[in-house]
Amino acid sequence: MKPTDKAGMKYTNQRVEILAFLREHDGHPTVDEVYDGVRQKLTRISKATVYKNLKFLTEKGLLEEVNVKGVSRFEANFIPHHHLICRECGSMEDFNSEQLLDYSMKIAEEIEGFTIVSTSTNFYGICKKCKESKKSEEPKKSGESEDEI
Amino acid sequence: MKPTDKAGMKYTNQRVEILAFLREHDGHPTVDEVYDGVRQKLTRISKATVYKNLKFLTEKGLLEEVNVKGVSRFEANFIPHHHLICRECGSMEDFNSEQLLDYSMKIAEEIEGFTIVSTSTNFYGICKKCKESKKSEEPKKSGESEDEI
DNA sequence: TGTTAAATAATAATAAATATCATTTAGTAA
DNA sequence: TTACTAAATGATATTTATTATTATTTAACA
Repeated sequence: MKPTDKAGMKYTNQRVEILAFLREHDGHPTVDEVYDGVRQKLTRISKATVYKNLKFLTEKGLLEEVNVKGVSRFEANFIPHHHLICRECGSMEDFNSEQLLDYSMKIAEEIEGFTIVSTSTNFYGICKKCKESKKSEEPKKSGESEDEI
Repeated sequence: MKPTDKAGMKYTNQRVEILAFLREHDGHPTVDEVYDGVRQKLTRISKATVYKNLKFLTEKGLLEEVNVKGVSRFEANFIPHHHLICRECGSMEDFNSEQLLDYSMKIAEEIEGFTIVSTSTNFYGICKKCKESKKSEEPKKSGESEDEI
């Protein structure tokens, strides 16, 4: 964080705890999860404070906001990485591939007009947990054909 | 769309127009933009209908919901592609790279547990428009150093 | 063309996020 | 240290976004 940005910015317990919580929990917590987590330490924290700080810290570039299936999630991991996103349950986990980052940035260099500073690839599919719980469900009938509107 | 899914599904004007609007507008419209757009043709359509159909069509797999800077946007483009996302204004445009898709899917094959069906890379940066409007603002002071919390 | 389940419009109800404001606090400088 | 001040907090009100309800309409199909 640059000193100029720091001017007029206070490091309150609330702010520090929220940031610490995010740095200790890389499971992309939602607002409520951050609220519940931080409340363990700061029992009297207001949810409005959590909202305001998540927004503030995101604007300051200390957090990243991601959204899966309509819910906002936050992360403090700024080491460029990718995401494995389950289409079924909406869970999301980090995935690293230096190769893919390099490859993407190489492609980014050729894009005109838009100045790219970072990239992230989302891998969509079905996670282990959902795959296993699907096995126990009724198997689909065969003989279905594709048919667009 | 599979015939089995089609059972008990009606092709109302509202639904058809919403889908048509999304297919004609690849700028990732928000709920309100879809509402305003469709209202040109169906002046009496209710916003609740727009909400319900966007949700319904997304669940049926005919639309994709994406979220930038906290706002939901929808697209009907199912040809795998990537996105250029402006950190400044939150705008988002499509970007195609067959190479990158191939490369990503090759990497996906090596991921254990998670079964990947598609990938999409987000390129974050600053768009042409924002870059130009920044020029007119005061330039930053020099001599800044990095300094973490 | 009659029947019926599904969808709609209008609106009420909920939930999510932001704004307000009196009070407290971190940062700074005397 | 102490005093000052802008920034942040907590509590709550307000706004905005989304979903639920329900009487009515409509698409699908026998």
